[in-house]
Amino acid sequence: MTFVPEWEVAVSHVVPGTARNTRQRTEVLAALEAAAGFRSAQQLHADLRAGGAQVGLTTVYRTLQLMLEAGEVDQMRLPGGDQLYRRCAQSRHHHHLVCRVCGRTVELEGPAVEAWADKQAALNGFTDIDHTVEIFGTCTTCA
Amino acid sequence: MTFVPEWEVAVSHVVPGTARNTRQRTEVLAALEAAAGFRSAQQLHADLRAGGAQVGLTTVYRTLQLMLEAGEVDQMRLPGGDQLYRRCAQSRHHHHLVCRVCGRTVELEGPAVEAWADKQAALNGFTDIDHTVEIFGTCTTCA
DNA sequence: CTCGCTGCAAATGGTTTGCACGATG
DNA sequence: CATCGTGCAAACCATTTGCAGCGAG
Repeated sequence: MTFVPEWEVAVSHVVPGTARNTRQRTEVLAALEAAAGFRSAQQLHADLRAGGAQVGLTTVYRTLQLMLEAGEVDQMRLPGGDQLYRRCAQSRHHHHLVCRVCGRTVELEGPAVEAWADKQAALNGFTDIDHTVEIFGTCTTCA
Repeated sequence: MTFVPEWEVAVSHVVPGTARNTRQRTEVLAALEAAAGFRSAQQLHADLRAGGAQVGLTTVYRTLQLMLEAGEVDQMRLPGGDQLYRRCAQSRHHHHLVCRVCGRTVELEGPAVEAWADKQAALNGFTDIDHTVEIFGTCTTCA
């Protein structure tokens, strides 16, 4: 039985055609796994080139988008607006504590926070609730 | 005693020269006060033009930036990345419940959430903590 | 072989900046 | 009047898209 990454399976659910296992996709995935935290498409592209991998910036963007839709990576935005991606250990809903210098990330769970958010929304009659909770700081090694 | 908006006072602390009371700044401020919730620079510009006000887009951007630095407006980002501004009633730290359709906003306070965030950061040795907590939903009138 | 994937180059679109003119205090 | 503010046009820059060639299945 051939190995097929979860996210490619997921993609195949969306599109009729089958997702293909290309060298580029494998490399992008590897770069993500190697990263200790969130990285931008541009950073990943730089990482890849630095590591000798031959992948176009466009492909990095497209692959990340694909993996995001497949639920295989988490996405977040820096206060500055750049979007970052990360391969997370947990697939269920969680939040992050991110080092603003190196991007190193700690995954967090906060049931109390989720509850608080839902309650506030309900109190005000809002529906289809969604929320974002991100914590930024400087990690010990970067301090 | 002449009326001087808080934010102009604040600006004068930063820059040697005095902030000037121009028609454009007054109009941008008015447009912000008139809004029920968060608006983007482009939206405010459209609002102004629709209301017959003569203000350049560039000026709207610059004024919002200035007011932001002076702490007179709050800023947030839509999941899509657009940045929004709002004149908030509270000047102290707080969060928002925003209607994703019309932008209508409810200001929230959540001491427990702040405490949770700080604690998580401390537990992991992170310093210079900052956090974002935003809740999105659809308000009653937009549902 | 077919159709998706890749990558270059060009387009996008919100935001910022350079510069000369206009207005404030 | 010395400066700051304004607005147009051009610059920016991360991200997206068009298109022709490549390669997986």
